[in-house]
Amino acid sequence: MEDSVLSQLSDDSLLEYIADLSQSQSQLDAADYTREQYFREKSARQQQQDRALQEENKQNGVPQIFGGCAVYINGYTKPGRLQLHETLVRHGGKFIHYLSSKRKATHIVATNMPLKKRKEFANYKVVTPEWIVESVKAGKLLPWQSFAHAWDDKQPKIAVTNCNDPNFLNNFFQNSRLHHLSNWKSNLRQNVLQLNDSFRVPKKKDSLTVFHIDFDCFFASVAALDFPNLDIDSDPIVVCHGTHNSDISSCNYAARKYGIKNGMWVSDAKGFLPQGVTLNCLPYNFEKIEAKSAEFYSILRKNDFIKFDEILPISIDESICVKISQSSETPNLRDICQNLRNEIYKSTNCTVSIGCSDTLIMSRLNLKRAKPKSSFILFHKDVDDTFLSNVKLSDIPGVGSSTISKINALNNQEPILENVLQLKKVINANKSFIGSMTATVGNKLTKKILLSLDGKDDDESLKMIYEPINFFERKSLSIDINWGIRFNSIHEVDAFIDICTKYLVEKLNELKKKTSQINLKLLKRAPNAPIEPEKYLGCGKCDSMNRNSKLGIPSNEFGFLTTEIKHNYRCVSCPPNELRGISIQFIKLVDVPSTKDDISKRFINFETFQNLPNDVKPGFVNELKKRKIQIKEPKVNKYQESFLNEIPTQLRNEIKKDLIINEKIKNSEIDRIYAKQVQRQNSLMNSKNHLLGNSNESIFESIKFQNETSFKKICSKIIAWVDFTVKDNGPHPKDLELFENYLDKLSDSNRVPLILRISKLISNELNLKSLKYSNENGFQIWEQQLIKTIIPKLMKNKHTFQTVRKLDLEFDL
DNA sequence: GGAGCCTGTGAG
DNA sequence: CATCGCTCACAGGCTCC
Ligand SMILES: Nc1ccn([C@H]2C[C@H](O)[C@@H](COP(=O)(O)OP(=O)(O)OP(=O)(O)O)O2)c(=O)n1
Ligand SMILES: [Mg+2]
Ligand SMILES: [Mg+2]
Repeated sequence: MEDSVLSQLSDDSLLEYIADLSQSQSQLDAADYTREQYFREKSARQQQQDRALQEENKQNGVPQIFGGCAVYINGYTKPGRLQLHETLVRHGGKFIHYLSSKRKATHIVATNMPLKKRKEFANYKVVTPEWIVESVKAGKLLPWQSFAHAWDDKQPKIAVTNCNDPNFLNNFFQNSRLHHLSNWKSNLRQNVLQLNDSFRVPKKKDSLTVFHIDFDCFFASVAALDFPNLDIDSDPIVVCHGTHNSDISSCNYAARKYGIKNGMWVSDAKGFLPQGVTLNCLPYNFEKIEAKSAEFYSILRKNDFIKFDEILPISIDESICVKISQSSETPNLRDICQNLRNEIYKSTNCTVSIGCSDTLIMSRLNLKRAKPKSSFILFHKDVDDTFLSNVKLSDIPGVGSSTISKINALNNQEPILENVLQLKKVINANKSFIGSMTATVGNKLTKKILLSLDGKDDDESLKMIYEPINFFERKSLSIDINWGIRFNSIHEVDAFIDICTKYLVEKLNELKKKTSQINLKLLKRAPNAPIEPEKYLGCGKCDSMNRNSKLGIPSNEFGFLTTEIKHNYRCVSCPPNELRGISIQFIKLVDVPSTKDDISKRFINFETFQNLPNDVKPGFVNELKKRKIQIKEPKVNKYQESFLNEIPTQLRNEIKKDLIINEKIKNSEIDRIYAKQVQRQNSLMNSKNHLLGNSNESIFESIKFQNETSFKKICSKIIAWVDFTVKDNGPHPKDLELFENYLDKLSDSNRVPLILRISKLISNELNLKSLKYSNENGFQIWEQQLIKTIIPKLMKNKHTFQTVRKLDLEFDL
């Protein structure tokens, strides 16, 4: 192929071509080989090559995790077909070259699939390529469900409310207003960081005019556009999904007249209506909401009336716009507000209100005062008692229901404070009130409330204006699902954790960040709460439980993170059927150097490249260089690494920290099980015969004395032993003692890779059996044995182990 | 007296 | 039919040193 042709290939095709050429080079005389022959013989040759490659890898100890899997790869995939093919075969899988009869394939791998194909494959396990990639990384076969395709079909719009459905999360988020609100907000904030050069950040000495601009009953207004028979000014309108225990996202001012508020349940709202008045419940129109918001922000950026120095996004329907005052001019603020409001209405058919002032707090309070369909301007020095008497406690930002009830409690509930003027009077009349407020609602908030009585800002609020880049920078990343969570087994929970982690890791990569700390927060049904709460699929009354883990090294690896989170789940005692909510937080985000990250994803194996005919190499080198694809030596013994990586960090820390610290770690659940197990073992000690013979003829003893017993044989015995005892009461203590002796010997003789191999064996075996036996005593004992005894031996020799790994010493199989 | 963890609170 | 109860950040109390 001409070099000029090369440049027209996609990255995947190029790599595929190189790999194919490389393979053919190793087997055939390239000179006689035409392209036609290449394709004709490809299939048969590959079948044969597959078998050879697999056997070779098996001999080299590559774990055959895809044993029994017959995989067909459909269409173009990322990573490419050839790469997946090779990975699969190396790890024990069968690659189906042509799909003559679908029954032959156990799994179908695809990145994209047209609707027709999707229907055709409806009854097959259709997964994303990550299933292969991540399984290899994890060193074990991951459940295909975690990688099932979540096709975002609009067409047969079947509601997915079952949390085990691979589409559940997608579907939930598509319909969750709060998710959209959060998501839109984070996008707006990111835009600020990217387009910050359009800002002129004020200095502290500048005097400012602040415009707080916000749509009136935004979702309701947008929804009403689709219902021209309704009058947004006079008909009570709410936006919600359901008819009873459904949240009201937004209600118009005609509905607010009766006491209805955003966030209320529909059933409560209906209770407020007088006889004969009906509530108009409208569906969400998220697309239109987004479109209206885009027009809104675009007018703020460019209009004929004012050029803002900062446009600070507060939410999808709200922005704080800052203008640095020029001593030379005195703009007509009333006209500016009016013109902006008109312009936005012309463009969106929805009204905004504007609060304008020289401080943030006053512009916010003015906004509230202006609503709906109006603007209000008052500078902080002009605040008087009349104004304060129209401000409610809840209008002060940072003051919510909890704070209000605390303040009212301080005032012995009499009178219940209706407005801020009343609060001011109480404070003036009672010298100790500020002190007790500080004690109950906190120092900062008390100061903030006092400042707001004078229309002045606290420093924290001003950071948005003076340090916008810092203010808008993301400090954490998390996902919360507290609706629709109904699981029956830990495996279902695991699969869902996979889906959540995948969601987060995707975002993490977009942000080019890693996380160094993760937190798992669960909602568990409160003991007195009914199994099913009032709200359909809601979480009801719950107790929340947390588990935090600091990672030794910051990570963005799916396999590592999801393992850590699953481990965390096992550390808090919440049976799957009691689980009502899950949130996963990545806290302490750190930057990942972007160039290194990009390149590491794009490489071609050194061996593959070496195999190419010498005369074509230079052409490829140029092409690869141009595309920044590296030629890289594959990692040796990759599975050792991935196994180590997946030992939960908490465990690693535990091992590292030593015995004293061990006592402080509050993994009471594990310790409880462990204690129980020790007790049980003691009682077993003198009873039943154990499986591996008495100490004189144990398999472990025999290898110690006679080197002829092969490690392979021992492995198979161990598997049989685990297999036999996992479904029952667990291994006999005597056997365990022998086994531990053996491990210690291996450890002492620096044969750490063998311990690793055994750990892996057992871990794999437990994985296999987990579906059936995870609730059995034997299973749990084995799990504990692995965690508390075997892996620590491995870690004890971490140094040796790493050295061994570096030198790439062979296992003595 | 500060670093870091945990929990409560509020916002849209 | 129900229904789509998210996600971020700060403050303050606590423990540990
Ligand atoms: N508990 C809440 C609060 C808000 N929102 C959504 C719907 C709102 O329309 C939008 C904007 O929030 P606002 O606080 O600005 O409320 P509105 O725009 O509805 O009313 P207004 O701004 O006129 O008070 O966010 C929501 O879904 N649930
Ligand atoms: Mg609004
Ligand atoms: Mg708003």
